[in-house]
Amino acid sequence: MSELAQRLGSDRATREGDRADVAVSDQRLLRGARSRRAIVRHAVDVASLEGLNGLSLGRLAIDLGISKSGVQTLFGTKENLQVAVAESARDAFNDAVILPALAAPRGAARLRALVEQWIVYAETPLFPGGCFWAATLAEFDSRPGQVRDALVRHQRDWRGLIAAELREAGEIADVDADLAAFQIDAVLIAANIALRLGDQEAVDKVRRIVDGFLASPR
Amino acid sequence: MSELAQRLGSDRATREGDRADVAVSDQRLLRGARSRRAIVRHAVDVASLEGLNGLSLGRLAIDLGISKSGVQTLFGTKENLQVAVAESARDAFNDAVILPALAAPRGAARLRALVEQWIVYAETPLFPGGCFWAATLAEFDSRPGQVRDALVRHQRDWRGLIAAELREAGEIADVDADLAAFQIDAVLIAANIALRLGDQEAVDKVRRIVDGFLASPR
DNA sequence: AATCTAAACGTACGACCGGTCGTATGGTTT
DNA sequence: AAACCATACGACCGGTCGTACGTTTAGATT
Repeated sequence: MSELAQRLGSDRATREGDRADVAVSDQRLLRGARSRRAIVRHAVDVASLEGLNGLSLGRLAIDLGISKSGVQTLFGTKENLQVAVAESARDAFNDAVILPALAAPRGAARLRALVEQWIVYAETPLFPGGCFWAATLAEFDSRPGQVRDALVRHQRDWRGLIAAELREAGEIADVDADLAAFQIDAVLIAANIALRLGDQEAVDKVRRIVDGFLASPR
Repeated sequence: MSELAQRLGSDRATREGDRADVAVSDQRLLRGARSRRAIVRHAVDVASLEGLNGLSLGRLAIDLGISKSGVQTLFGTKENLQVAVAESARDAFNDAVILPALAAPRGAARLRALVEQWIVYAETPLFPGGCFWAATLAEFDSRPGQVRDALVRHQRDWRGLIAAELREAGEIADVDADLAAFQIDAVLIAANIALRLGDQEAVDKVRRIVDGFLASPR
């Protein structure tokens, strides 16, 4: 697996490949994949606002001008749809936040780039409801299942990436890097909520806190 | 207003007093207040697990062995119920976390006591779904209304309390105290989610991070 | 040409949603 | 005694939910 694939967490290609490898030339499967993608992309937006439980097959179908049973055909159950939504959000997050930051040299510079990209991601925002994970992880932390597993997997990868750059940034013990990554992630989630509530200072707070870690690692 | 009342945020007595002061001897109102309290107490537990939107009048009625329209009579709309639930959760939080910590001397000791009480609150937990605010604030951050206002009010009071004790603890600028309070609150929320996910180290992380603030305030 | 398969749709079902209405009960006020 | 009020109930409203089933269409396979 490439370094880039490792950084992006569970490999996207092999994940979608279960279907695509079998028949990349089957027009029916291609059409299905296209429809699935369209549905899931819209569902990510809705879920960032209403939560993954706030999704409903009927509303998605109406929004996209298709039939409710068509949506059901493509995903089977609501849980499958939720898992697909979580994976799509991960892909979008990776493309918008992580990939651009990989251009920066490893260590402090890349961590700063990650945070700056994250700020753009949360402030612009990529999803209308702000950070997808802030909205969904709290919703599913008491709800075991595939959906929660997918969300947790992404958070683990994200924190791991932060910790890796912290270690690269300076002489810092592994355990301290994990602690700092936990802390930075926590601040980002809190900043997202603050932004949703109209607190414009949240961005400044994030920068100052992250700078604190890079100036004097503890 | 007493110092204690100030610390507990919006005063409980004057809030409920709208009704109680008028006729504390009216058996009908007393009975209604009793019923309201029973419903809301149970609803807080449900909401900590399923969110404030996960509440339903029908399910609450079934759980408590009363009629659905009885619940409706007492609260009118679902939103009113949600607001009442948020206020009840605040009272329970104040009783379980803040009040006991007020026994400790102001400053570092009291902040440590607050955090220790918070750990008990999240670990035991007081609500079956863990920290009530972690579960609900993320749910309502994009949903303007009375419910969100009530949740935000509590968070503001809580952060203010942390900041006040930080200022008392040592020579720290006001702006830095606010920043540190933001950070500590963020870590507590993240720790609650980590606890829900089975990460037992979360408690240790909280202690080490808070100790960091008290050892060398930045 | 015949068979198979995936996508998409229409219909239908049982469950539950929040909310409204009329009514009965019992305490309060006049 | 009469009028009033808050609580509480049962029945019901229009809607939405997730899901199941059967059918049609179109591309792939044999």
